[in-house]
Amino acid sequence: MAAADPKEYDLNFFREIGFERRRGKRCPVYFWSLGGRFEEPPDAPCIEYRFEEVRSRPAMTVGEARELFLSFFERRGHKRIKPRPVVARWRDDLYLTIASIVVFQPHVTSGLVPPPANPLTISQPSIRLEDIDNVGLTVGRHLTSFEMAAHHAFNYPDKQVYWKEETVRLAYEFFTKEMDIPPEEIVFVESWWEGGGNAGPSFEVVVGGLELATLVFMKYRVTDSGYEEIPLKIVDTGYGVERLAWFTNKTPTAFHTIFGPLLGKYREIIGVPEPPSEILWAAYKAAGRLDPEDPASVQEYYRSIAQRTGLPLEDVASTMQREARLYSVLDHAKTLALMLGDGIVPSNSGEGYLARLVARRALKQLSLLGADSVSLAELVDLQIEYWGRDFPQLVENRDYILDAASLEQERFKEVIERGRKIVRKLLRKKKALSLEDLIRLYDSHGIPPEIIAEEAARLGVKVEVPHNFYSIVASRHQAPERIARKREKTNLPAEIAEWARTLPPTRPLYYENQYTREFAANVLGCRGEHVVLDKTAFYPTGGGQLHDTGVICFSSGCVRVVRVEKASDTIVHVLERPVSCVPGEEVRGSIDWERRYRLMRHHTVTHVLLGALRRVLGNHVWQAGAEKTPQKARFDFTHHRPLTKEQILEIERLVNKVIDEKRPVIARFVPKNEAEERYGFTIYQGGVPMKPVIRLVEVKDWDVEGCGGTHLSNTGEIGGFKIIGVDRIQDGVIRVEYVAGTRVSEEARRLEETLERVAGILGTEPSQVEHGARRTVETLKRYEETLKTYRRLWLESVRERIARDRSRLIILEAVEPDRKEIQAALKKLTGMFPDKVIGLYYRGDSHVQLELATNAKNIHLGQAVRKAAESVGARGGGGPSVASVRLPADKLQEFAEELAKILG
RNA sequence: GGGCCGGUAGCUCAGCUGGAAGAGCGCCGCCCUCGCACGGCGGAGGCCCCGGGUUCAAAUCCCGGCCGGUCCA
Repeated sequence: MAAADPKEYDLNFFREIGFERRRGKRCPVYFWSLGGRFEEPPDAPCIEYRFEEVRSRPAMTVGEARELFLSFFERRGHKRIKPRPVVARWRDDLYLTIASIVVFQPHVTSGLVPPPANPLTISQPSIRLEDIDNVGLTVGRHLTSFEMAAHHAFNYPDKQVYWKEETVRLAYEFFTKEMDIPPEEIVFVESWWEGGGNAGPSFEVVVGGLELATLVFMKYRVTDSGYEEIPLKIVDTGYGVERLAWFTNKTPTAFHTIFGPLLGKYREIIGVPEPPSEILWAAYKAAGRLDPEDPASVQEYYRSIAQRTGLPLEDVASTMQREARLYSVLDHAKTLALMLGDGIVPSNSGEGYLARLVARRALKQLSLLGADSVSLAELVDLQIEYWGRDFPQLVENRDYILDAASLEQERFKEVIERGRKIVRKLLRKKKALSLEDLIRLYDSHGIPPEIIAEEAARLGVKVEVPHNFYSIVASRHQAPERIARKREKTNLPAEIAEWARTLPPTRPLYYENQYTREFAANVLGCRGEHVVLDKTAFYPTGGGQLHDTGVICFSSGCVRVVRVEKASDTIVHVLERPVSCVPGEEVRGSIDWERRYRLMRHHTVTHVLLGALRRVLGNHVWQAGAEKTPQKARFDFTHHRPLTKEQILEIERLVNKVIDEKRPVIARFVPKNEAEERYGFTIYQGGVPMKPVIRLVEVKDWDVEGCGGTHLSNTGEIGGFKIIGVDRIQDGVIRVEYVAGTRVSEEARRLEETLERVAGILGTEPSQVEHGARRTVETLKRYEETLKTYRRLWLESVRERIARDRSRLIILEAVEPDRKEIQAALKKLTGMFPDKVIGLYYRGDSHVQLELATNAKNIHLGQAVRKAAESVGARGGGGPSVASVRLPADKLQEFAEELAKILG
């Protein structure tokens, strides 16, 4: 924490309500309370929870707490804003929405885009996975998903809304009037907040040991040289909705409050009976002091519960362990529902991995509770039912959520089965498993050490799992610096890009009329083969659409445009060769229309395709990558299962239907807030532009996306659509490749030609290929049979020659120059003539490759061959009964004599 | 995007310190049986993922690629 100026925290409002500042002795921090009545800041882990004895309004559900908060701030002049998804798709540095302020970062907080309202209030479902292993143990202090209710005010230099005094006053009024908490119980702890490159003073609002809110005053940017004040000062508050509800319910755990009747249902399904309430209340008391990362503290926690209840320590520990596991299952099932409901597809990378992590942690807990057979989908379904009204996306996407959850369970089951097998195998070879084994099994195979210990115990082997196992694993992965999601980069040499940026932005004629093919413009500057004009119809590479080509005619002549790139808002034409030009000179440009029109078709049809995918597969389909070329287009999207043939046909049919319906396609510029309000976040398929006004492309009543590409004005112009390939490119991501318009017939022609070539190879007509192929394969089979017969005959003749030959060493030429075949033949021959040493050779370019074998037990063939080979200047060797040697062509005879001599 | 593990018969896998491709299940035939299961005998089935390299010799070692799994960004 930075040493902040005490003045930062000294508010008139505190004096007005009679609050005084004090400093804790055990916990040396400053805090404000009525008349300075507390000695210590009543914050975990400094004191025990005692909020059950603090007065409050009657018990509320989570939903009621949310409504209480939002409507209070609405009455106080705040506009209520709809929450965003829990996947932070608008951020390139975060996967999940971890706080309400994330909703406004970075576009609003940087000052680029105005907030949707000011001041505003919001209850934002948020997900934090850092403490996932502590969930449950602390009876509710840690949750992976929670709602952060907030009131935000954005203070611009020319528009002040409110700052510290008003923020604290609002908080105080909310707690005293709406929550009905006695003023003497409320404590404001002075603190300092830093995150995402910003910082500022803050207050934590704590009542009865429970932190209910944090009030942050963002006013600094963190730089290398220290803190620098920023012009836009933001009130960033966070109230824990679940904690507000818990506070009023006076239940021993937050889970009893948050999940209400669900808790009982889960107990029944999983088989964990409700423990006597004195254990839970003892846990509640002790949990405030618990440091879940410290095993000594956890032991102390159990001891404390045992002491208070007078129950045996082992019983308490095992009861509370089971409780903790049950609570995590409740928590994880809800989080998983939210993640899937907002369209995350489980996978092995990105946010998909985080969903898998949550699912697997839940499944692990189920397994450790002896409830492997409980269906995760069923548990998730109960959450959907319970939270459906608060989060309608859960109900809307129920089919997908349940399917994805059960698929995750199946996959986990496979992993565990594989894991148990590996454990059994390891224990057959050695008596114990080392930490290294545990790490390897987890890191490479995904088998949690707790499950390994269980399987080992079944085989009578005790395995110790260190309490900090997961941090040991984490420390093995040296963390590389965070890699941001891909960003558009320019393909221009650095000095050209820099030069271009000094020129004024180019007026994009392709936005004024996407059908412009020819235009006149003035030269702003040239550098070698790079030309910048004041306006252009040439589309630069971007948004997954390739640039145009064409010609620019200068007074000195016409030059081909081979590439077009963007540097900020300036468009750079890359010419075939350097030109000299005069700034101000008028030029004429014309673009290669055939290429452009194909690009437009492929681009527009891509939007139609996305609409079809979301309708056929579900709302979890999101763009994961796209490329449009004149030849074809490809589109990568998130989806959890391979596509069936029926789905592919249905998608193709739908796209062609939309083409036939001749739907208008409209591109227009819309303020960002309005666009989001009207169309939601699905408009951000290719990332979020950092602009206050964005360009929307709408296929009427079918699809709306933010997009900078050039489009047809009507879907009818697409002409036709054909999928030419479907691939799974990674876990959770499917790639489709397709063509549109005139390319469809070209593609058909290509297939026809392939068919003709295949027919040619088979020596038949295209209409007869099937028959031809079948006949050829059958012939091949017959030939294989025949070949076998001849091999048998050859072997027979060799056998006869060997039988007639009285010498011990017999070397013959093989017909097939194939090591495998020769060895197979040798195996048969040595079986027939166990005493003989038999060699078969074939001729290479300038050598012979000789393979030898014997069944004679009294010689080591390999050693004999090596000696003989050395004496003729070649190398060879082998095992006791098998050997090989490569000889110069003229040395075969000499080698044979040498070997015969050695063998005796 | 990175680390780690893996790819061998239809399936599950062994073989991996280089030296003649294996097991179990499944499949086919025969025996046993009224019939089935079980059991017995026999058999078919392999580009050891692909491409290079090292070597007398590569499933095995090295390099590159493809595919899958997993942990972590």
